[in-house]
Amino acid sequence: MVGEGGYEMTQDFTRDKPIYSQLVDLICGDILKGNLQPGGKMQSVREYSLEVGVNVNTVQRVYKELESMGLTDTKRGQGTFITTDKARISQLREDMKIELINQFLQSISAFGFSKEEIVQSLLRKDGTK
Amino acid sequence: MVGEGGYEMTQDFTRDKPIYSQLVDLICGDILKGNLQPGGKMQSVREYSLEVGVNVNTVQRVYKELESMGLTDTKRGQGTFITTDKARISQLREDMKIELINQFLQSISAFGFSKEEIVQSLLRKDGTK
DNA sequence: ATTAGTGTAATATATAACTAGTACACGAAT
DNA sequence: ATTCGTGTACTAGTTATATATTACACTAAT
Repeated sequence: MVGEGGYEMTQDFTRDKPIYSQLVDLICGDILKGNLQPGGKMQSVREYSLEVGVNVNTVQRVYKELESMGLTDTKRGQGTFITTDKARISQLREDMKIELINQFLQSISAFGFSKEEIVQSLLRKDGTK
Repeated sequence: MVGEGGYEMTQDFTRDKPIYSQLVDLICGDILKGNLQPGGKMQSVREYSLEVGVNVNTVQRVYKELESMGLTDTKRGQGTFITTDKARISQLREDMKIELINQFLQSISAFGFSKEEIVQSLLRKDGTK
């Protein structure tokens, strides 16, 4: 039985992508937006698992992935900390930007849209909702 | 043992999304780009499974999905045909466009980019490679 | 030394996606 | 009626994701 007396989903997850992957993105975003400061201490795996409503093992996988990306330093017995390497964070920002744009361009051409048409629609949308 | 004497992957698939879903997108793109004409006959599930190198069951799921989207008409014993409803195709195009743009805008804000910065980079990229 | 708070590891279970193989059902041509 | 090319259905098995639970290991504070 899954979910029998289990967690509540405090976070919204997409069903078409692994949760651990979505959490990695979420945290990357928080680092890039400055919500998580360099050198700052992250929540413990247990705390965070409660907050987002997933299993500890899943959070563990997220933290492991973040460390392998060079975004965090994990110190056993102390906790997990955001890297103080600001160059790494700048690089992450550029990498994300390039990846976002490339994937978008690929989708555009895959569905037969022109870049001009899309940019036009893109600019009409206001982000003020 | 999987793949032991099995298929060859003739198509490139992403690992972070179900294959059937990628195939649906691929075919939607071909419809929108006119590679698949309204009323035209699609490959049989067996033909197509060989061409893209996946199992017949997976193709069956793709075709079922396309039919539930109103993009194809399946006639048992005869085959699967692209819908002749051009309004449906126009609608698909608009839906895809809106979905693409919304998801992109969401990603942009999730990682802390401004729309202006992204559009600028977007326009610098030439699609001529 | 003990304790509390960390990260880490291991085993078992559940579910979805995909593959593999086989069999059945329908329609058209012969 | 038979055959061929269709779509469809079913059972079984593998892999990846996620959960559940328990146990272990390191660090700091007491």
